[in-house]
Amino acid sequence: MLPSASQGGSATADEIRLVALEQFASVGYEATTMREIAGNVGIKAASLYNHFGSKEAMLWDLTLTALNELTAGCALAMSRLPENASHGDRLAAFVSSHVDYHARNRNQALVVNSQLGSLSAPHFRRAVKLRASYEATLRAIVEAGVRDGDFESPDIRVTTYAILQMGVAVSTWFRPDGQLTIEELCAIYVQLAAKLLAARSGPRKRVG
Amino acid sequence: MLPSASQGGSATADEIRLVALEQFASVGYEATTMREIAGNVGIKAASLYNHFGSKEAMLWDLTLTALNELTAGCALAMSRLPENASHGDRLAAFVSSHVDYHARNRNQALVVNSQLGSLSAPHFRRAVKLRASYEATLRAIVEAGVRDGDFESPDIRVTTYAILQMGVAVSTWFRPDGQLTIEELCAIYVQLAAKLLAARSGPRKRVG
DNA sequence: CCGCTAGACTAACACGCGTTAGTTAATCCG
DNA sequence: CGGATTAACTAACGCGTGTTAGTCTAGCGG
Repeated sequence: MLPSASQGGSATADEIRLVALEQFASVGYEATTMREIAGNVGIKAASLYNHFGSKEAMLWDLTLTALNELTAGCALAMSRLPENASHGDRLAAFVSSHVDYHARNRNQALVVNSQLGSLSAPHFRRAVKLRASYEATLRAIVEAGVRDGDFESPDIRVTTYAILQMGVAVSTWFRPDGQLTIEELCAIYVQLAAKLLAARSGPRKRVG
Repeated sequence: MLPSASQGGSATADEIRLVALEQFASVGYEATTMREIAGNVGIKAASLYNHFGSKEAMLWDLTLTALNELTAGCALAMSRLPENASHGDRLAAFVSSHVDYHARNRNQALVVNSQLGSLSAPHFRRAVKLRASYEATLRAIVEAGVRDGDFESPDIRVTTYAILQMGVAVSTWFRPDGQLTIEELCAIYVQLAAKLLAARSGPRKRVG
């Protein structure tokens, strides 16, 4: 066995993950101390090293989990679409899963969106790659829709960023005990994305 | 004279501001050290205290400047509108100034949007208030447009956040040597915002 | 029932942090 | 030209950081 593996599956390890995620999301990775995390878990700082090799290993563990869950949710939503789904259907499925994730996993999302810079260089690169491939999924949907005339956009790349980013922002202001349910929220963003990409003539019917 | 005032107007102070802004924006406030800032300016860490009372005072100086410039740009754009400007015109003016600012002042924008939490509690509150009043400007425009039927939106608050946030994101990816000029960028976002708020029937003509 | 392991603990290390004190050289004003 | 001010410097302080070493104890498998 190596002197200190990177992660553990125990209940304590999960508790550490939970606490660390909360701290990293609320005050940032650099401003969080190992002693703080340990204190909120109910153990001493040195004991954290029974579960994670280093502070950075915690961040990497959380980051990877978050990105995996985000992309898995997206993949699931896409896989549920029928074969003959329209471009609008695909867009709606993506946006809905995107917003749903950012409303349900606010801390995860906040960490992925503003703490990546504290990762080691190799981990940072891997994280950026994962996020880029997720973003490419949406871009492909937008491109296909524009190509077929169902969507219209002044600039595909910018519009893709806009849709992604307005969903990401949900993690900064949404509160589960607020006025909107997650379902309502998703529906709103689906409408907004559809309007953003609306073609003057409305979506065509399928030709095939 | 008090032992150490909060800020200075010398050329060195401006150089410090420039360097600190760059560091805070790229690696974050907590991850930036006084010795790093001083090194990039070409002086020693202790000399920074001839110009700023503390590290936090630097962040506050930068934050206040950024928020003031943002709101000033917005106010200028609104003041240039003719008396009888339409809701669409007002929206376009706001969005254009918003995007213009976030493209031209990327580092300022990044600091305001992710380093506020490192301010002292009173400074944090003031910053949040300033940002909220800026955001209220857009919300008022959207509300008025919806009330008069020029705009349509599934949720005014959410749509306001969406427009703000897609502009804010410009500061994270825009590069001045990229494919788009700032003018093109503003035009794109004006179109996107207009589509987001488009009413089914198109904007009414003024009644008065 | 015994030995091994997992996981907690205490103690401490080396280092880097923001900041202060005191000094010195240049520059500005009367 | 001289006194005062500005702004740089060196040196250092106290503290908190991530991390390691070594120890102890509870619980589980053979």
